[in-house]
Amino acid sequence: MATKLDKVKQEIKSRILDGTFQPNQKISSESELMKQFAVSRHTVRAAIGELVNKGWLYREQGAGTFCADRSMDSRLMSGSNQKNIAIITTFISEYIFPSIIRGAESYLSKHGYNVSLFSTNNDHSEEKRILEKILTEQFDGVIVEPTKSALSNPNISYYLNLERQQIPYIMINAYYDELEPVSITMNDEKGGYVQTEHLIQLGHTNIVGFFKTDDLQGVKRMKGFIKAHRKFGVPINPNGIVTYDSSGKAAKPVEALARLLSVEQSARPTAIVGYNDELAILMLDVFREKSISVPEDLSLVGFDDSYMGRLTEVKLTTIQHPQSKMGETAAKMIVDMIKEKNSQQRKSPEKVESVVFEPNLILRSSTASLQLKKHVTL
Amino acid sequence: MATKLDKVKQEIKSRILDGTFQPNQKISSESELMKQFAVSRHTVRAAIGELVNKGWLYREQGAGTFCADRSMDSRLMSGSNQKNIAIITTFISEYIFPSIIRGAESYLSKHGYNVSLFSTNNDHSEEKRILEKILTEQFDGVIVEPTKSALSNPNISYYLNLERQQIPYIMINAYYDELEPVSITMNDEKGGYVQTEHLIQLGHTNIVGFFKTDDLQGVKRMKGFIKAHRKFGVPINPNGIVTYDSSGKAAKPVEALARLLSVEQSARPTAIVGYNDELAILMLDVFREKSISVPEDLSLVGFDDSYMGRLTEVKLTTIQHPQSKMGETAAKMIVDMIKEKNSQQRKSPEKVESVVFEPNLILRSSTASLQLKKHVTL
DNA sequence: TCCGATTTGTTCGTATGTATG
DNA sequence: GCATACATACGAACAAATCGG
Repeated sequence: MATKLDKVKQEIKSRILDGTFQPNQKISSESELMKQFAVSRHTVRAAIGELVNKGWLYREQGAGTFCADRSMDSRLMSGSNQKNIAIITTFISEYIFPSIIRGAESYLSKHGYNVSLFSTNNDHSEEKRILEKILTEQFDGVIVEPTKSALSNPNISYYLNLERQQIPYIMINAYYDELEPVSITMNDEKGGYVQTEHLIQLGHTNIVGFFKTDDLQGVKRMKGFIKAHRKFGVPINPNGIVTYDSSGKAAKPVEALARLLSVEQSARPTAIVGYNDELAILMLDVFREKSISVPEDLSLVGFDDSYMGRLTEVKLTTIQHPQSKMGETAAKMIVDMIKEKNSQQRKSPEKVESVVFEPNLILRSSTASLQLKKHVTL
Repeated sequence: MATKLDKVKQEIKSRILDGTFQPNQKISSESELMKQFAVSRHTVRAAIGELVNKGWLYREQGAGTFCADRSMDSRLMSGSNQKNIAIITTFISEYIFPSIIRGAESYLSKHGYNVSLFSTNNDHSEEKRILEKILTEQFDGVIVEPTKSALSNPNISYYLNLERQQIPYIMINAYYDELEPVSITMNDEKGGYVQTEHLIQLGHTNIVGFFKTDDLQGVKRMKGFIKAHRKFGVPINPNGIVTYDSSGKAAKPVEALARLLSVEQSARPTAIVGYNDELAILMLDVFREKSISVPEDLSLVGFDDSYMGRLTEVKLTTIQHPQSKMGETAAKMIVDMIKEKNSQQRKSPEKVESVVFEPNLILRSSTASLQLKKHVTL
């Protein structure tokens, strides 16, 4: 015999199927259904509960019970309820990446997601391999740090395919300009500006900037470097900007630096803007070799506030990078985007929007005013 | 907030996952569960109901509620040719862990595996949560660094359940002794011996060892510390061994050190064996504050060869840790174990066996002979 | 085969908390 | 602030199936 519960369930389902309850429309309240079917609230709730579980209805406390829109989510349902997020970064175990990843991992695992890690080693073909893998398997969202973001990217079509398959993704640190994706970045131009401004305000006029220009960060920081010079009316040296890319990461800037330092004392730069702390530390090694004191002989500003810059003998003045905060923000946003996608138009109050972190200068001991410097060397 | 219903549900699920409720075995009756959890029958029934819906249990009227056998269906139905490996470590973004993880990630992704990361933050309840997740979802293998490996572990049953479900796992850095698992470790006892031997050979006799004793590494390194003293006939100071655990990681050893240094010059230790580089660096800070020079006034040996010990002003003498090599080895082994399982008896030529890395002393500038010390202070 | 204890199945009632409009 | 609606939880009663004796 059919139980009351079954009857109530069946009847509600009928009303959904025959259109009495339209998608996203509020259905009768529990107390009304109690009257209509002459059953207890418990029975009504149990019936509704099962239909909610099966995806026919959804409830909102204080508002009511609503008919779900089952028009398209059938394929979404069919898949496993495993929640997987992929994180793609250029590197995973170096520099500031562990912190970024930790921030994301911590938030995601707290919210029931699995985190899968991939690193491109800053190589487009690796990026391609990983994107293919992600498209093949089932991921609910992707957090990606673009590989060589300043260069034209051969894998754009894979990202477009993510969109086509309705897999949300967000980019961190930089983004591929063509895609205009949701992103979480530093204000790198401002950062480069702040680095340079700090040195100019300390009296430096012969400043050399080193920038890695195969990613967007470097290009933007360079732009800020130039802007600060313009703003303060300080002319930029010929040879005042050194650019390099990932392949020449170690060698080229060091060589360029050696060249710059080999000229007569008066023509030497008195300050250096580094693309990031990693580069700045590389330079500290060169200075140590050449017995150049920082900051007495030369000021140096890094970028990213890496732990590395705090452990060296000369603590680096640098620009703060949110690191784990960035990871956490990215995690929060991708979860929001997944939720939003799954609730689809039911109510989409706030669209997830890109976040830009503003740079803060962290003053440590690698910079000093030019006056002080002259004082010391007298 | 966790509702009672959630708690009951979670606990029943735990009992399934840790093997308390075996497949097709009758679980406790509703009335029993009511007593155990001190909740109403309603709540128990609701909890069981949901687990039935999700396929964890099935009910038979008059007979009881039974644990479902999920061994076959989930794996076969989705056909998943996805290859997933879980890596569980205490931390993921700190110290030597990024390097270990990179080694594993690099190998696994090259061999077509997805890598999911989990960190326990050295907390048993987190470890439990993660193991339940891994048992619930489909992983082909697990690389795990045990949490508080020297303490009796409340989650042993989950590891046994991994074995029951034929999911290979290996332990790195340490292992739970009861399980006798395949593991990849340092020879920590030897390591502690080598640390101490080095100092004794430099002429030190008043050596203090600091060891974190809630994990196996610490206990074994301490054993090596003692053994070296015996071997060379050097008596161990009273107060010559300081133990601490993760909760008192920052405070306790620093306080103990301060006490040790507050006595008269002649009674002070001349050398310190540190549990790891992290601790050693903490101590360097103390020495800096107290204007104690390393190694002139005091020698210090670390362990693990962390990058941190290379960036400080005094480069640490330390014991090499394979780091990324360990990760790679772990990855290789788990892949082998999965292959072996899948080929099952077809030919099982070599069983995968535990690996122990032998310690090497890395000589840097934080240790010096006692003679030299006297020389300098004269 | 029947009995009685046990166990799950169905249903109703009630109370209190919390979110919404 | 108030009514409405859903969320959580406890208690009670009776029905139906199972199982050992």
